[in-house]
Amino acid sequence: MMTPQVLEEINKIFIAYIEQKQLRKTPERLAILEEIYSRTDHFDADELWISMDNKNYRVSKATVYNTLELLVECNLVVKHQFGNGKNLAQYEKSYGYKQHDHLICMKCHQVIEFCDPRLQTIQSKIGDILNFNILHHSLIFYGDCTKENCEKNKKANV
Amino acid sequence: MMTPQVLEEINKIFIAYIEQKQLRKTPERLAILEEIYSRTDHFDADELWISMDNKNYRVSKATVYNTLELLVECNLVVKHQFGNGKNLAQYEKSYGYKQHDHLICMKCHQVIEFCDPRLQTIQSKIGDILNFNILHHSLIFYGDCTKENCEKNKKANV
DNA sequence: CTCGGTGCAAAGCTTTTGCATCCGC
DNA sequence: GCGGATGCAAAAGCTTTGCACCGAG
Repeated sequence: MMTPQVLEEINKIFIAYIEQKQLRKTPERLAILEEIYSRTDHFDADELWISMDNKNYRVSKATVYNTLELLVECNLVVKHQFGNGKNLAQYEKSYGYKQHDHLICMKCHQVIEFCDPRLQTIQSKIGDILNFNILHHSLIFYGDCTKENCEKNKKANV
Repeated sequence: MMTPQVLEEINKIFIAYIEQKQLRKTPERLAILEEIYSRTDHFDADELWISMDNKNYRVSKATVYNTLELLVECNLVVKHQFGNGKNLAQYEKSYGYKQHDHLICMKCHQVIEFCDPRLQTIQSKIGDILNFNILHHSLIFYGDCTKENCEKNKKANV
């Protein structure tokens, strides 16, 4: 997934966005983008900050939040509000992924992705009926995964 | 909606839940439930607390949060994490309502409810395929309402 | 009478803000 | 060099927690 080509692509997109809004192309912003795309799965602002810190790349949390917001604006990152107990915003890289939604195990907090094209049908139908210009959506299914290691994961994750 | 019959019904459900869990039937808990069901639409913990305070019914916020959690557990209230800017938990009474989802205007923060039965199909299909016991879901469409008074609402709500 | 619940205020946690400094342009 | 961006720490805002007191069972 994280091929050099992808890195080049997302950098191009981000830089184009930065230039369009007449912002500055700072090393911190690019480093945060790269770090995000080197990760897999979901993360929160603090986890991202810690993993950069672990690599001895010091950025302030304010900059992390600031950059995440920019990346959400230009659709390179998606922000989620999973109701995982805490009110913690989770993020996810989005370039190159096909649109997908999430299924969350309420016991072990595992997050699984899925995609059902019929959701698009619902989305456009509802938009038409209610006269809304729907730009994006969030669909989350909550339940119990029936995996035997579910409780084990719980200890590791929470 | 808030007929005496409904009030009696929800009280019965809540009390049954309280007894089943061997908790105490305090006046605060019942008052909070009644206040919630006298409201329409969505609210957050603070708004609920303020409206009770305005009626000179003093409850501590800790009790409000505690009771909301109980009510969510026994399905009399649903908790939402709309990404309305802030990470603020919103609540909604749920007894007697048919299941519905939400459409949020990103400009004026208006919340509209809708229902599409096809979502149930998707839900059970995904549950089967991924071997999850799906208990509930959250679907939110984000967009722009095309209402002329949209910006006006924005000023009033934010 | 017992012990769970309440109230109050303080603490916790995520996110935002203010301000001096820094550096992209 | 100018003005936006960063870093740091303090502040803000929602939610949880600790503890003394109260009251439901």
